[in-house]
Order: sequence, then C-alpha cells, then structure tokens
Amino acid sequence: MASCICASHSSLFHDRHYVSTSISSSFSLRNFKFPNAASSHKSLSLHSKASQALHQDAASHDPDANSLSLSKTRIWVNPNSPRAKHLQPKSPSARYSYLARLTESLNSCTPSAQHVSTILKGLRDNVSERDAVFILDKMTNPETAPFVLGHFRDKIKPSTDKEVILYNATLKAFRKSRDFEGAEKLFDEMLQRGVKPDNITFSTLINSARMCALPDKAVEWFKKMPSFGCEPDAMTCSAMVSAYAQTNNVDMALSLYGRAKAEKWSLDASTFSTLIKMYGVLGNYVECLRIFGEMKVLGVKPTVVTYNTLLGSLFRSKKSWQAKNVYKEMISNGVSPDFITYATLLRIYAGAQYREDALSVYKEMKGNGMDMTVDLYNRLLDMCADVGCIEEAVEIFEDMKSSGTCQPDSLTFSSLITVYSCNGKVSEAEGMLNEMIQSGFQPTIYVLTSLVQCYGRAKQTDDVVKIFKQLLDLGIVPDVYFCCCLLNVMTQTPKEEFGKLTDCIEKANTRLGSVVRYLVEGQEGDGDFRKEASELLNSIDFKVKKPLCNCLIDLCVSLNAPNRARDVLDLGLMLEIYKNIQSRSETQWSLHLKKLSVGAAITALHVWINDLSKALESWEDLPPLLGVNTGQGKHKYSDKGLASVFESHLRELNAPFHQAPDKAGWFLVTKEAAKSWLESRGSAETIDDLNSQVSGASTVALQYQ
DNA sequence: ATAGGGTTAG
Repeated sequence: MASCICASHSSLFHDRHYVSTSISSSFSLRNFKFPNAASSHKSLSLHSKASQALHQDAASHDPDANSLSLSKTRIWVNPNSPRAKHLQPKSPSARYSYLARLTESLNSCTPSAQHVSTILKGLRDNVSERDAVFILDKMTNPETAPFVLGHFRDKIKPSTDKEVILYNATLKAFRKSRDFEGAEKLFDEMLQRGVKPDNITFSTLINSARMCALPDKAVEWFKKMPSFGCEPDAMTCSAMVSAYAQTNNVDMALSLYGRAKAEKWSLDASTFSTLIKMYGVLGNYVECLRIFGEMKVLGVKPTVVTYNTLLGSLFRSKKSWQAKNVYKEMISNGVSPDFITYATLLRIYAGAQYREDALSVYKEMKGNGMDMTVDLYNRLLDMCADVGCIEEAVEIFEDMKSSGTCQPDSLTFSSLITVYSCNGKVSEAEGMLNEMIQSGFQPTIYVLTSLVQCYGRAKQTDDVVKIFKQLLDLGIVPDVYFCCCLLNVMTQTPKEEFGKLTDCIEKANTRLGSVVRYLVEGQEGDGDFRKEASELLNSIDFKVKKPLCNCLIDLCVSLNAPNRARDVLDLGLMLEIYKNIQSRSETQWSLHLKKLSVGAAITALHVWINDLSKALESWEDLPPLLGVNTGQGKHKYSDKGLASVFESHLRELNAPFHQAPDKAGWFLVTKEAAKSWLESRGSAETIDDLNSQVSGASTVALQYQ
C-alpha cells in the first residue's frame, strides 16, 4: 500500500502535509514507496490548470481537500517532523521525476513569490544547489523563473560565485521563450546584486539574441565581454561566427572562424552550416564548397542541415547540374534526406527542367509519405508546362486535388491551362478555365496569354479577339508578353484576318500598333520605321526587349519582308538586345543562335552567310572550322526546337553543315567545304532568297526569351 | 538527466 501526500501549502495555516493511504492515483507505484508530495505533483502536472487551482485552493485551506479526505484515508504529517524528511524520494530517478513535476507546476503557476514558494514548500529548507539548478534549468516560463530564482537564493544563500550559476540557468528560461529584453533585465539585476557574469552568461545572451533574430544585439554583447573580464572561448566564438554570418559580415565571420582554427577550438556542423549559408546568400557557391571542404578536412561530419544548406546555395546560384552530385555524396555518407532536402531538390530540378529528376523526387516524396506543398506542386506543374508533359501534369493535378493537404490555387490552374494550350488541346484548356473560375479564381494575364496562344494555334481568330476583350473587361492592362502572343498569332493567321488582330494590338500598345501597321501595310521609308521601332523598344522594360524583337522579326519573316527582318535584327544589335551573335577566333568562326526565335535565327544566319561571302571576296582567310550553335532547347509553344528547324533549313540551302556528334546543338563545317559552298552560291544569291526559304515553314515558332 | 549551443527551403 502506498501512501501519498497531497500538498497543503498554506504557510499561514499549517506546515504540514497530509498523507493519503489510498491508492487513488492512476499512476503505478512500483518498486519504491512514493511517500510524499511527488505523487500529488504527478497527478497535478497532468493538467496545469487544475494544478494551479489546487495550489490556490490549498493556499486558502482548501475545502475540497477536506472533501477528498472523506473518500480517502489520510494521515497528517508534519513536514518538519523526522518522518517527513524520509518522505522525499531517495533514488535518483524518483528524485528526478519529483523535481521535474515540481518544475512543471512552477512553469504553469501564477508568477508570484507566494505561489512559487507554495509549490516549492515540499522541498522545505534543505534545498541543495543541485536541485535548484536542476529546476531552474528546466524552467520555461520567464515570468515565474525570477521568483524561483529568488526563492532559491533566499533558501540557499549562495556565495556570488555560486549565484552566477543560478542566474545563468535562469537566463535560459528567457532564451527558451525568446524574450531577449527579459534576459537583458535579468543581467542588470545580476550586476546590481554584485554577481559577476562569466562566459556562460555571455554565450547564453549571445545565442538568445541570435534566436530572437537580433544578430546585432549578439555582436553588442560579444563586444561587452572584455569589459567584464571575459575572453572569448570556443563556445562564444562559434556563436559569433554564426552571428556574423547571419548579418552577412563576411570579414568578421571569417576572422573569428580563423581564430577558432588557430586556437584549435572545434566548431561543429551547424556553425559550418551558417558559414555555408552566408556564402550561399551572397551567391558565392565556390566559397560554399571551400568551407564545406575545410569542414570535412577538419573532421567535422556534415549533417543533413549542411547538405540542405549546400543544396539551397545551389538553388540560389542556379547551378542546378551540381545538385545531383551533392545528393549522391549525401547518400554515400549515410546522411538521410529529409523534407527540406527533397523540397530543395525538387525546386532545383523543376526549375532547370530536369524532367526525369524532378518527377522522381516527387515520386520519392510520395513514397516516403511526405506531404507536398502547393508551392512544390506548382513548380512541378510549371515544369510540365515548360517541357510539355501533359499526362504527368494531369496525374499530378489529380493527386494534388485528392491529397487532402493542399488545394490548387490560381498558379496551379494557370499551369494546367498552359499545358493544354501548348499542346493544342483547345477544349481541355477551356474546361480547365471553367474549373478555375468555379474554384473561385479569376483568370489572370498569364492564363489569358496562354489561351490567346491556344486559339491562335487553332486558327480561331475570333476567340483570340474574345480573350482580348475579356482581358480588358477584367481591367487587366495587356503587357508586352501578351502583345508578343498577338504578334505570334499573326504569323499563323491568313492576311484576311489581320484586321481583327491589329485592332487588338493597337489598343494594347499604340507604339507597337504603328510599327505593326508599317509592316502589314508594307510602307516604305526606312527612317520612319526604324525610328518607330526603336522608340517602341526603348519604351519597354529591358527583360521584354528580346522577346518583342524576336516576335517582330518572326512577323517580318512571315510577311516576306526580309529587309525589315534585318532592320529589326540590326536595331536589336545596336540596342544590345542581342549580343555576341557572331564570334571569331583563330580556329573557329561561330554563329550563336540560342535564345533567338526561328525567324531571328534564320535572319541572323543569312546575315552571317553574307558576311562570310564578303570575307571571301576580300581575300580574307577562313578559319579551319565554322560552326552554328542553335542550342538544344525546345520552346513551350512549338513542337520543334531550333536545332531541328535548322537542320532542315540548312539542307534546303544545300549548306554542308553537319550536326556535331559530340557537341549537341552545334552544326559544323570545315573551311574547305564552306569555301566551295559559298563560292557555288555566288555573290548575287544572298539574303534575298530568305523569303522562299522561310515561308515554306508554316509555323514560325515564337522564342520568348 | 543537474549553469553554454544552434543550424537548413520559399
């Protein structure tokens, strides 16, 4: 039979506890007798409110306690009697749970000296410093902690060199609850009482500041150390490396890191992670790798956080191709990926359009039972739109809707509409638009741009106009991308219907309207055209200049206006919208066509061929090799990439270029073959035959970048 | 388990 004491803590009424001999508690009492307040605190600690109430009741000589006593057999014990002394648990584990329960009560009690001392009455006067430290160390309530500290100070009356330990432990309650001001106040109190802070005081304050996102405060406190006779040690140094790294103070972070190395203070993986993150934020992946390497050389094992930080840096610096190696190393070092690892990998792969890798991360997350976020779903779907995988997109979309953890948002619908639009699925795109609206989302400019593209491709010009009206009705201002789409639609539309589209373009952008009118009406007068076109290009944001140039050139080409196409290309070169299209080295002359639309690329090719002929005519020597780089990319809205369009175009020209077997996206020709081909073409046959070459291609793809 | 320490994504 076990006995227990129900605390009856009013100092006013009695210094006695009563012992219940009933086995009323739900917890089991196994090997040891549970003789005292411990049991009451165990049962109280289950419900802190109840605990508080009971303490308060007890303090007012609880009538409830009396009624309880009716149902149980209780023995009153005077806590000061010799019997009470042995009621405190003797075994370490019993004492541990006893003190832990006391601390729980303290954390949830009213912050007052009286409540605190009521709870701690069970310890009576023979409190050991160890017990005091144990309890203070576990305190999480910064309101009560100072009262607990005060209580122990009164009972223990420690010397100031012992008192600092109690203060340091109390400071932790402020750190846990992110109350930095409170911690500073306690520090002041410490000084007022003549207690000298030590390194532990400072490292606690410094880390509190960091956790409260106050790295400047951390620096401030670090700088105060010497004035209190404290010199930095391994712990404060490592905290400060992180604090300086947090503020992107590279010099100070490195200088303290250097000091730690010089003193042979070991820094751990998380400190290294903060250094790696510092360089990651600055976009300096090379330095990230250097720190990572040093870390390993110093024998510090990278953790999942280290690898996640490294992957995060890769994501920021867009070095996607390195992600796979980091991940491989992580796995081979036995570090298990977590949610952040997968989320970061997925963002990297989806952003870089590594289709297979992104999809396999997605599958792995699903397999591990990890919930995808809306953002991750959207990035995946955005990639599907970019690389044109319809089935996957639909499957992922369905999975998202049935996941129960997140729902499609405006971006989700936008991606799906783009997926369908890019693949000519008109009714599916329309269906998705309806679903979007039914889900409470208004169509955005992105959605409407996709639909213009979709209807344009399907040659439903009236629907293109309908979308344009919808855009205006929604109060959306058409942007340059939207205009580019309208231009692109024009390249696919018979001349008879041009009027419908030019009306839209004029309403969308007056300057563009007049440039287009020049082209469509075939007006002469170069000066005016160039002037209007350059005014237009100067009036728009830098990042949309190239897409617009590309679209304008495509339109010129589709209108059989190669000279206009060259004008726009020239203008683009002059305004540095296109850069380094041609390059010449001793061994190779090259034409770089990446990021050009088909029309712009073909125009640039003819200009280049023309330049080569001129070089020959002026007896200039050609290099051993000539090459055209088309890249391997395929655009969203076209079925083919530039490379395949070029392959057939070069064949039509009888140009002896051949795809380089070892360099994807390159077409090469030797000096000799080039010479004889150029000579056979003759000087008369130059850019003028461009039209017939290009107009054969029914669709001139739009290059958006 | 009894005064020091946290870090990672968008």
